[in-house]
Amino acid sequence: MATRNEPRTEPRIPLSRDRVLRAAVKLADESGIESLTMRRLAEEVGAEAMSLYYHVAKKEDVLDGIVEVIAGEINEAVGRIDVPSQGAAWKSAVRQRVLTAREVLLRHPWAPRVFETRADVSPPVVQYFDALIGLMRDGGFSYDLVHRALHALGSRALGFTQEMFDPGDGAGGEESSAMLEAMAERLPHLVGMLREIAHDDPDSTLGWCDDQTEFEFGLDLILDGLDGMRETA
Amino acid sequence: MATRNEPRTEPRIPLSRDRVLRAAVKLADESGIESLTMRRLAEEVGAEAMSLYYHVAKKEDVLDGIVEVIAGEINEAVGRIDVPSQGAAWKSAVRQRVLTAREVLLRHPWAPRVFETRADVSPPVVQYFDALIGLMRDGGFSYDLVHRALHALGSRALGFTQEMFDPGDGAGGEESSAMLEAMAERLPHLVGMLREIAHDDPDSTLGWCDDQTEFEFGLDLILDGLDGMRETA
DNA sequence: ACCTGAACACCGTTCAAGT
DNA sequence: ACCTGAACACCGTTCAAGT
Repeated sequence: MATRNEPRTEPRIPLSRDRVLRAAVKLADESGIESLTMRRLAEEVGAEAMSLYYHVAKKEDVLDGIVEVIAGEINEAVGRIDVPSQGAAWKSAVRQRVLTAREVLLRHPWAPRVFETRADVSPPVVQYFDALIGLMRDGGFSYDLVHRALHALGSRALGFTQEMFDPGDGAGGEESSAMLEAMAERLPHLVGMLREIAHDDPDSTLGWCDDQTEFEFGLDLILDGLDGMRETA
Repeated sequence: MATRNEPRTEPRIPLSRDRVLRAAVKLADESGIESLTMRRLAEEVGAEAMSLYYHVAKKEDVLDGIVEVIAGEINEAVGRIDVPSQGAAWKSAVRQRVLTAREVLLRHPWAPRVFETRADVSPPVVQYFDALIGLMRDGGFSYDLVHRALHALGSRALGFTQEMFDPGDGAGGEESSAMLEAMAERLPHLVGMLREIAHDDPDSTLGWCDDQTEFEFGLDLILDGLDGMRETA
């Protein structure tokens, strides 16, 4: 039925909250979260900025919405996991879920930042945590310990950490080793550490952090600690 | 020398980067970080918005700057600590520093968010971490383990965590226990946990989280885990 | 050297009006 | 019911001009 030679934008599908949110995710994925403005979003969806307001209340609503979309994606991925969780198995069950959530978030690098700025937890996130609590209960955790565990995990439960150091930028290449020596007096311990790490992994030129390895280390540290506290009746 | 009855704003002190940054911190403390705009900041300091650009490059520069101011405040507080850190004492030494950093941050609730959005680590923050690394070395940590430890601690090393749940809002009072029952089917584990926690601490009406207690729990969990990994030669 | 007025490009959002 | 044009208040920032 489609006529063949019109301007061929796609003004076919009518706008909807869902379509707006999906476009917002796409825009953030492709151009970064800072380029997600109501005007650019409208453009992306083939409408005027003001049309968006018929489907979302305000920009904050869009941000709430894209968090829900991503959390939904996580729940879908995590829902495919079917492993035992009774007793000692709780740990690997939780670990696998967290790492799966992480995989999803790695596809949306802007998402953690947006997650953190939401005032209220959205339903799919709540859903995710409910399941996580269930696994810990299977492992013999008291509700009180589960509660503490969730705080201890923090955002790690959802598969991300906020790194304080991200030496990706200033630490690239030859100049940095010279810089290192210059800092050695004021920052002996830090320089000592960097020197050794650079030595251990020479071809990474101070791209010193394998995020995945570090993430798993921190996660296991916490999970192991918690494991020692549960009631192994 | 001051004449007595002029409009008495304070156009005395000339502008400076330092004065701009201090005003920015004051503004954020009093009105929240979202009200820190170049125009409001200029007003605060008794000048026009455009005058600021003589002392700072751009708004990002202001944000970098206020992070440095806060980190400086932390370093000052932490610098007054003088406790042993050799061997097993490393843990309490680190713990005390982290909790001291946290005290400072609690006076600037907007600061964690700004810390997290900085691309590069500022000198005072680097300084803070250098000292922390030193303490862990005193405890017998290899550089490699120190490195992992810093990742495991993440922002906790600076005294804050990003909470995923902040039930301060929606969870206030009578309505919430009704809401709880309504959710019981879809979210059995979460509701179970909340029920018990509300029961344990009835007068907090679901203000279920003593942030300080939870922070210390998570911190100790990590520190204890790390303690078991150091070389106790 | 330090500060400013006018102006620009770009936001989010309202509102009355179109179909 | 759904979309839009014009307009408003407010951003960050540039630039030429003032002292």
